[in-house]
Amino acid sequence: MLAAMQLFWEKGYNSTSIADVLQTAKVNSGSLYYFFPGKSDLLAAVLDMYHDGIRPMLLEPAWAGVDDPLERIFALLARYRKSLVDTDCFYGCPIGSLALELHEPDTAVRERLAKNFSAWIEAIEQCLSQAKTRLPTDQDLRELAQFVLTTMEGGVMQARTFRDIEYFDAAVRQLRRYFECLELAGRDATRQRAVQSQIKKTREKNNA
Amino acid sequence: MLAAMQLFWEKGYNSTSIADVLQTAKVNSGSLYYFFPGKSDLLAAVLDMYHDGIRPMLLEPAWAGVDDPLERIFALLARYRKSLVDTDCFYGCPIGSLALELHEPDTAVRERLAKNFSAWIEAIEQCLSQAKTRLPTDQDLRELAQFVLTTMEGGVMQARTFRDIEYFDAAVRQLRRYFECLELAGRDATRQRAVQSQIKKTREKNNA
DNA sequence: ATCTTAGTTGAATGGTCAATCAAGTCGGCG
DNA sequence: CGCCGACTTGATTGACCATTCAACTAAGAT
Repeated sequence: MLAAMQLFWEKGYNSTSIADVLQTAKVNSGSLYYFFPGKSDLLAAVLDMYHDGIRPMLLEPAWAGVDDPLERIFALLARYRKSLVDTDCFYGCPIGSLALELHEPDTAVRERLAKNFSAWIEAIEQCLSQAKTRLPTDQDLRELAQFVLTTMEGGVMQARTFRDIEYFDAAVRQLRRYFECLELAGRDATRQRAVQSQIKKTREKNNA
Repeated sequence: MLAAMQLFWEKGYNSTSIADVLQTAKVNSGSLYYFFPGKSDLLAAVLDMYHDGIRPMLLEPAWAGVDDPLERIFALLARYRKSLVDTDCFYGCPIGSLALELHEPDTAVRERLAKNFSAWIEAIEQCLSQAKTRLPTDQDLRELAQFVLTTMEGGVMQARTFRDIEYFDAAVRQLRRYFECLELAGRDATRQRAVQSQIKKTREKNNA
C-alpha cells in the first residue's frame, strides 16, 4: 500500500496509526486486515516494496547520465541530499529511520531492513568493482561499500537532527576526500607495479 | 530520572509508556507530573542528563590510560563497540536512536539532541586539535570530527540492523584507514615544508 | 497549636489504539 | 436463477495511554 509507505516515511512506524493509513488510503479496516494479519505485516510489505524499488526508483534515476562508477556513488548520495533539502531536512532515508525506531525483536521486519541495506551495499559494491583498478588492491570493496552506507546514514541523521544540510554535505566531502586518498594510493600502487615490471623486464633483458 | 533513561534507551521513547516509567521508578503518576509537565519534558530532562554525563560517564572512562589524542578517538569508538557486544547488538547510541525516532517537530527535544551531538563532536575536535601537526593543514578539524560521529552512528545502525558487530568493526576499520591516509598526507606536507624551508635557508646563505 | 509549603497518592477521565466480526456486496459460473 | 468465493463494510471491543485532580502527608516556620 503506497499510502502506508508514505506515512511510515513521514511519521514513523509507531506514530502512524492504522486509522491514519485507512483514512489516507480510503479503505476500511476490515479490508486491510483481510490482506495483512497485523500492523507489522503491513510494515513488512512496505519494506518489500522499498527493496523492489531500489533499482528502478532509486538507482536508475540517480545514475541517469552518470557513467563513471565512482561518480555514481556520489550521484546516489546527491539524491539523498535532494530528499533532505526538499523536506527541510525532515525526512532522510526511510530504512535508516525505521531501523533505529524498531526496538522490538521482530525478526521478520528486521530481516527485511537488513535485506534493504544489503541490496544497497551490493549496488555500491558493483560500482566499486567496476572501478577496482583505480583503488588499492588490498581494499576490501564490500567493506568500502558498507562504509558508503555508513556515511550516508550517519550524515542523514545529523542533517535531520541539526536541521542543516551542511552536516550531510560535510560527511560527503570527507568521504570524497577518503576516496581521493584511495585513488591516489591505487595510482601509486599501479605506478609501482609498472616500475617493478619495468625492472623485471630490464633484468630479463640483461639476463638474455 | 534514571529509570526513564534506562527505559528510553531499551525500548525507545514512543514504546515506553509513562506507566512503565512509574513502575520501574516506583513512583506515582502525580509525583512525576508534579516535576515534569508532560512526557516530552521527561525526555528533555533525560537528554540533559546524557549531555551532562558525556565527560564523566563516557569520555573519561573511555580515555583512561589512553594518551594519544588520535587513539582516544578509537578508544571512544571501542566503548560503543562494547555496548553493542554486551547487548547482542540490540542497543547502540541512545542519542542516535532517539534522533531518528522523533518525527514530531518538538523544538525543545530536537535542540537537546543537537546539543548532545555537538558536545560529542567538540570532544573529538579537541583530540584532533591536539594532533593537528600530524594531519594535513588544510583539513577542517571540525568537519573531520563530525565525520567520526557519522561513522559511529552509521556503524551502530548497521550493526543493530544486521545484529552483527562486524558491520561496526568494518566502519571503524575504514575510518582508521582514512586517518592513516590523512596522517601520511600530513607527514608528506610536513616533509615538503621542511624541504622548502631548507631551500629557503640555502638560498639565504647563498645570498649572504 | 496552626498555617504554609512542598511533595505524594492513586483512582478517574477521555482519548486513541490495533484488531475483530457479523453482515453485506459483487462478479462469475454451472 | 442460485450459489460460491473473494473481497468490503464499519460499528464495536477491550486494552492501553497520557494526563488530571482532589485529597492527603509531613516538615518547618510562626
